Amino acid sequence: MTSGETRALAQSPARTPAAEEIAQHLVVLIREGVIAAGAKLPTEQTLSRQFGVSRTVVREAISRLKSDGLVKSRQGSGVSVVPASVRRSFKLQGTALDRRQVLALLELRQPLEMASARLAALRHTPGDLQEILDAQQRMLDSQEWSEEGLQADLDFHHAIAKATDNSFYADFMAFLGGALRATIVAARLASTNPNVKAITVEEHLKIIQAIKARDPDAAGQAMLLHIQGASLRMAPE
Amino acid sequence: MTSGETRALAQSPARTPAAEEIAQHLVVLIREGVIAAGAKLPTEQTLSRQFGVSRTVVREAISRLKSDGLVKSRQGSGVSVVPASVRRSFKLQGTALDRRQVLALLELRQPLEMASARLAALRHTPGDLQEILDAQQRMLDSQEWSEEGLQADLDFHHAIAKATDNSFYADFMAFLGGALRATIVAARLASTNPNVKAITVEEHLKIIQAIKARDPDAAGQAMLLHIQGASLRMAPE
DNA sequence: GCTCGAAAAGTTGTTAGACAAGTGTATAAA
DNA sequence: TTTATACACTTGTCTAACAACTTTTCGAGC
Repeated sequence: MTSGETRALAQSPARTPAAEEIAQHLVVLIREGVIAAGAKLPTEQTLSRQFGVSRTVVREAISRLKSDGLVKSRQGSGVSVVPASVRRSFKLQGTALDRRQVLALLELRQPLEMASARLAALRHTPGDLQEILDAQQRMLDSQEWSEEGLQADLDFHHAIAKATDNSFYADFMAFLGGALRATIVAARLASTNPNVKAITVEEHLKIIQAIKARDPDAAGQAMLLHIQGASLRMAPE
Repeated sequence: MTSGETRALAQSPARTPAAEEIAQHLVVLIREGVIAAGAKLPTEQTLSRQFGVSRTVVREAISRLKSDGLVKSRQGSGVSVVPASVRRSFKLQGTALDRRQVLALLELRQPLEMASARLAALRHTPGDLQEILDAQQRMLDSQEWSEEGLQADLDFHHAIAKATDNSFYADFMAFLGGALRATIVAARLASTNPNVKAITVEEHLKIIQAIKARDPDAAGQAMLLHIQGASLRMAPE
């Protein structure tokens, strides 16, 4: 035939449904701290009056927040903001990761992180190295179990991915996003060793040294041990 | 006696709301491929009858999937599954990739495809193997660089990823497959080598044999050669 | 027969009201 | 004071309807 005459992607101005708009509005209120962690949201009826929409729409908006793990509802009680410290990772499949899934994700990360470390060892610039060292330092300065420590851990891996000079590695890390965070949190929670931070820092140090020495084999090996260590700490059995 | 207290950590067995249950069910259907990417979900009315709940509940469940970027709804049209390739990755969807970017993508694929082949060799079931063989056969039957051939090629790698028994590999392959497709389509027009299909088929065959023999090292090596070969063919310079 | 356009059917978006189920609080009885 | 009960409140779910939009169908006109 004479080509499918594909429809223009111009499209309508994407009039956003009310539920989505309200969900985003609520997300802002929560992130800005207007509604504190642990505090209760206004009742659905109040919100519906406040936003000038039906309760159904409000419920759909709240349903999204629940899906993202931002709030938790209890029948008869209300909807409360879940503290950031226990906030389930969002994105990537929408369902919470159980232990087996975390292990599966680590299995995916292993070859990726190894290749990432190898390429970083070969291609890193002084600036890249500095970024890696910064993350390591922030991890050293952080409290055990703290949010800052977790973030520093994530930044460490992200900095290495950026040092590959291949933006897709960094992008893919971002794609994993919250799921990656979940694996680290899970690994720490499941660990019987009280010194997780110290062990992690030490493993990171070996990776840094190998990268600094521009030794791809050593960097890959050090990263392998790091990832495997996380898996083992995760599945003590 | 014994103090009323009974703050009862026992609690109710966390009776999950219907919306959440249905949302998870739908997520499974989508991830398992029962509802293919791009395909439309049954109508809300159908789903409500199918699950035995009201349309309200179904809408709340779908609302969650939308929030996770798993599906997209258009008023009057329906709800469709958004392809994994464009899921939350605005980077890769719109812009056509130049040759250097394609090579960067292949560099990311290499370690993951190798690991994928290794795991597939270790864990594949007869059904998995059949799926891989099917893709290979479809590639054999296809015209040089036809749409069917391209699809069969992508399916081949996807089938191997599925055989890893780790859904993250399958998801990732779908993610990259979509990103590479457009560029391959464009690149094949400029291709001067008339035997690309034959070469590809042969490389695939070696991978199949290694997987069939449950030899992870050979499978990884064969995949490595395949990816490297693709890189060379892609950049004849 | 073919094209074009309008009606019709189908689907999601939104509203309203109602009842069920669970929670928290105030009140009354012991 | 303590305990038990009733009541108000909140989320969970259902039903019915209409609005907004899309796709299909079908007939008029050429």
